[in-house]
Amino acid sequence: MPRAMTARDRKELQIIRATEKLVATRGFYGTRMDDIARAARLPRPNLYYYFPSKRQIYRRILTGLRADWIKAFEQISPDREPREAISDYIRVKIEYSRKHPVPSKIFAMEVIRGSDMLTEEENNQIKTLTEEKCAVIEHWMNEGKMDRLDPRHFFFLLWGATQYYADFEQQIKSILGVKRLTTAQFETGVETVTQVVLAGCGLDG
Amino acid sequence: MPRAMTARDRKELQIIRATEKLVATRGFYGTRMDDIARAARLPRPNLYYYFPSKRQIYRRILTGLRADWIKAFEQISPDREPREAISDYIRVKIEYSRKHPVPSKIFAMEVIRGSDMLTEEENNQIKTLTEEKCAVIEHWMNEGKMDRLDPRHFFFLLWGATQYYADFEQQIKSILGVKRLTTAQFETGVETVTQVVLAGCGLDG
DNA sequence: GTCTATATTTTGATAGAC
DNA sequence: GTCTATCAAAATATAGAC
Repeated sequence: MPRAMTARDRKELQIIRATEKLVATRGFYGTRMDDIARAARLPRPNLYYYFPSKRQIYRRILTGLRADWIKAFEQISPDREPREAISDYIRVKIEYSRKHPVPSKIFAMEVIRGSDMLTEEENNQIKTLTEEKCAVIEHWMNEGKMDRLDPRHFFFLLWGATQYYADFEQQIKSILGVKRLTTAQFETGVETVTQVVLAGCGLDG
Repeated sequence: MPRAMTARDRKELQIIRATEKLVATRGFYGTRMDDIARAARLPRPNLYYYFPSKRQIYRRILTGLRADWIKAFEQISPDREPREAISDYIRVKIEYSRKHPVPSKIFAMEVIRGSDMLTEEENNQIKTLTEEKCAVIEHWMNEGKMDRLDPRHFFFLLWGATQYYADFEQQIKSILGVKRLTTAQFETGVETVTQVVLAGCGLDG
């Protein structure tokens, strides 16, 4: 039950937002406390009143992300039809890429670098949850509802294809020749990924 | 025509290799010249004899990568059958992820951050080449050889799915519960992606 | 070509007045 | 809660002897 936002909460959020944008483009080590202070319109020492260190600001960003990643996974539920569940999962994931490209990029860089800022426990939770969802995919395959394939690698494909729209946004914009991605372009992304994936595991028609 | 490797070339390569590994895990700003010197087993000031700055070392790494990315694209050739061409492209891309995870990660982080270390020209070349290959896909679709879909977004899906094996290697290892990915695991990746993509655009059977 | 010593700048963090 | 002044450590890069 979240209580009302105190003044402190607002200031912390202000710092978090400023840090996110900087870290997404310059990386953790490339972001200076001075840059954060300027972006958050606060004097540098003030940051230390709200956070004990730069690392702690960064940690707060990372923990926020996992919640959304886990939330999207709810779509893969055993009581649903695979066609609808997987379509919705693709849509939710690309939708998240559209709405929250910045945290997505930070999380991606963190994984690429080797997740040394995430605890063993946090990494394990992702593993456990994935195993649970792999069992759902296997359940659907056993019922003959979809083609047989390796569920873990199937998820790697889904994650790679959907997160691409946030993480490699720059590449997409460059190739589509635009400064900003429109809703229509995200929609084409959703449609293309959905079409290929559904037909790809025998869920079309 | 590359001439024989001089002593200087060898030293420069030694520095490049050391820098690659460090940058892949700590990022450009997180890598210190001192770290590079130690990893390359050279005194720090010696680095400056071979390279004018840290940035220049990094630039050299980036330019090397593009060559391989472009090379893989040769698979998508209009005189081939789409089934073979796309299968081979997937295989070559994942194979590259297996053999060169380090440069792949560096390139990925660079794109995520917004490619500010790559020149306008370098980014444009990728765009032009992609347009050329999109025309090949369209050619196959017009001949009724494969299902209709947006070729650009189709490539985004392929890139996301194949590069995942290099860039998000850590995530894959964590979920598969292994310290190192085996050849067999990469093979399962190739098979899963190939199966889904081929069936996904009407190229199976 | 190599490396010791060091200049210069920047950075994360703190002390302590208001 | 806020912010001026500042410390101590670390970093890039260079000078110049060998």
